[in-house]
Amino acid sequence: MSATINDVAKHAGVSMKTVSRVINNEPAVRKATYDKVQASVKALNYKPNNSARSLAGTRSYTIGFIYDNPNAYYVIDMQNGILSQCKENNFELLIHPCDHQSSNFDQELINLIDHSRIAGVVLTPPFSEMPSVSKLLKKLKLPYVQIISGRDSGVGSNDSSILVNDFQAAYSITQHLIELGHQNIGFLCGGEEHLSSIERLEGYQSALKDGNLKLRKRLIVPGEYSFNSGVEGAKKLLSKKEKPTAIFASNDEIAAGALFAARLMGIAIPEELAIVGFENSPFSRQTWPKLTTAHQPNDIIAQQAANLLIAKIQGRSKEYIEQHGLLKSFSPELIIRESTQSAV
Amino acid sequence: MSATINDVAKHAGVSMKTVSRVINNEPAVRKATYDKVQASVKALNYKPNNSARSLAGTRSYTIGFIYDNPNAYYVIDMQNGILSQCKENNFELLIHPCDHQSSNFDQELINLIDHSRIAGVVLTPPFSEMPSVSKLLKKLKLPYVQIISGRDSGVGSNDSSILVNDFQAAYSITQHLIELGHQNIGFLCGGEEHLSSIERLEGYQSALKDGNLKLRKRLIVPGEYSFNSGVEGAKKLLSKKEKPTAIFASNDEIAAGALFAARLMGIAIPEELAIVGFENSPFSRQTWPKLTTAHQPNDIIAQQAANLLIAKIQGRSKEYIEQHGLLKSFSPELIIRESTQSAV
DNA sequence: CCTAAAAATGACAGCGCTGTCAATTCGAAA
DNA sequence: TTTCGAATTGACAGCGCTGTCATTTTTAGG
Repeated sequence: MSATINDVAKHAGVSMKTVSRVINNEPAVRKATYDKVQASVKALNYKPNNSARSLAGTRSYTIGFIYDNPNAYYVIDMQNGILSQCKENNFELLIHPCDHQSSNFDQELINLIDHSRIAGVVLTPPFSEMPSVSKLLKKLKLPYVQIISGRDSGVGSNDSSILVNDFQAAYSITQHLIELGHQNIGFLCGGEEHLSSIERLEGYQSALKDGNLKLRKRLIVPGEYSFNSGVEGAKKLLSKKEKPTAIFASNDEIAAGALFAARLMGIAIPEELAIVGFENSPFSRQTWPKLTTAHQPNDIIAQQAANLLIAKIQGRSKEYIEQHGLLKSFSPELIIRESTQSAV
Repeated sequence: MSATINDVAKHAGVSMKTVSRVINNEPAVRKATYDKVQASVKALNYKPNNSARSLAGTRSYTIGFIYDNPNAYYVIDMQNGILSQCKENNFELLIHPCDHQSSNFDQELINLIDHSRIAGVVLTPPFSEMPSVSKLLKKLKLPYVQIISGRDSGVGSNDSSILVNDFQAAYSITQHLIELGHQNIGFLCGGEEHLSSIERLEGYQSALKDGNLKLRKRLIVPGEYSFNSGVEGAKKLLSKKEKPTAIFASNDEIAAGALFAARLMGIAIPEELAIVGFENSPFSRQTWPKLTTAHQPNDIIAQQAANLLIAKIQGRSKEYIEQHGLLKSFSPELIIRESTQSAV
């Protein structure tokens, strides 16, 4: 059986409470004492018992991750990122997949918090884009961090948000296409209900404008984040008299669909048509040719979210933000592959 | 704040201990008392505090899910399945992704069990296929359930295993191809280190034999569970003088790769070549045409695994198995889509 | 109706930790 | 050196539950 706080106390020759202070990083512990205790902790391979901490203390040491996302790769990346920081900080993770359209979602959330004694939650889209959710959490006074699409100084830029700069990344992608000489760039939209989709479209438009290219409405095709939407959208674009020479798909699945449609129509990629995706999901590597895309560092984003949340729980979010400058957003990074440049 | 066991006891007019007996399904509680307590539990929306239970009792109410699988969809399905049964039984789930090739995996597992006071674990491949892991768990006397590829009476058919009958499903798929009139069926293997891949190959071979078709070694191409492997393997098969008229890919990713290779070579699917996959992962629906495949009911499998594990933890696995006849295996079900039959 | 054994219920300690508050030690000014 | 407030440390209760064991109630048999 593993060591308890009493074992450590005995080993270090101090009281239980002092050990408690050390492992919780409370002030008012002399450096010498601190070191002595840390040594004993290490010597005994001590790890605090989460159950006991939650039971005794006012706050628990478990954070919740609430999600409803069909993209399994995204979810796994987020989980792993959060988990790594939980381990670092002796927190535990409670995963909570749920249905964002459920009518009694509020009650579900309340029950979760109440029964699981969760110390805080990480929210991803669509929950992070639902004002009702953050309102509820504020009312319940539960610390939370939301991952949300936005620009540095945009809406949602506060101490609860981790911003992902879809705008900027979409701008870069579009710029990449422009630099390759494309003047006629089609855009396949994701669902309008996703902030990310809107931001990506705006990035595209902004880059065109800055590149002095005409913004053609007919090159923008509404759709959703799916393979089939990509197939249909690309067909629409490619059957026009004035075909685009490049297609910017709002995510990799759409791009994979577009790629497929192009193949079917006998259009050579990338020679006759360049295609880019977004996300750098496994889909982008399982097409042929592989897709140029924007890499969203989900694991890093998740780690940041977890760290910020834990800091908030421990009441040191201000210091944390000052130290880490969290308010700047993440910009997915351009990854150039064969779908825009022929391998030479 | 939510109700405690004392609140329920007061409400029901019994002692705390009696409530404890009821929520733990212990014997020696009169029916009338039981009902009374249950009514109070419901009335107060009571849910036992997991921390307190773990702390007070000899066993915790948390089960671990240990995995190392690149297929995010598989992992998510498993998680959700396990989670649903955990909720049902007031257990919690601790997810533990880790590296099966890590040299100190044993120590990691020991630490996990020791520090997290886990009550039992669910293992998936590759851990379920590693004898060292089950040996360690047995030594530690930790209840576990492993999900593993196997046939009804095969190796591993015991009260710790949930069998997935890859053999049977592969047999059915092959039979489907034979019924369509194919006589020359190529097979693209997954990695040899996966039991599932071996079983699928044997199912294919067995079906050919029973269908009185010749078993041609050259139609079997070694490979691994990846898109690129599918592309390469299919190219190899399709460049032979005597091309197969159908390809059985060991999983959907390989099949997607094969599909792509066929397209590139100008081979019409399904008219000139039928392709089948395995798993019914999202990949099988994001190709064009969509893939015929075998649906592995991972969520159900996971639920069964969780139920069996919980039964084992509670010392009622024998009764549970008798009642549910768990020793029979799961057979993935054939799903026929456009890659083997042209939509009429 | 009584008795003894079985069945049902309850009292209470204690799991490992944190919060509260009291006790001790320290350091700087007098 | 002495003194006093500040810094540091410790004693102890109690979080919500389960395990143990004692007590009460029920049941069956005479």
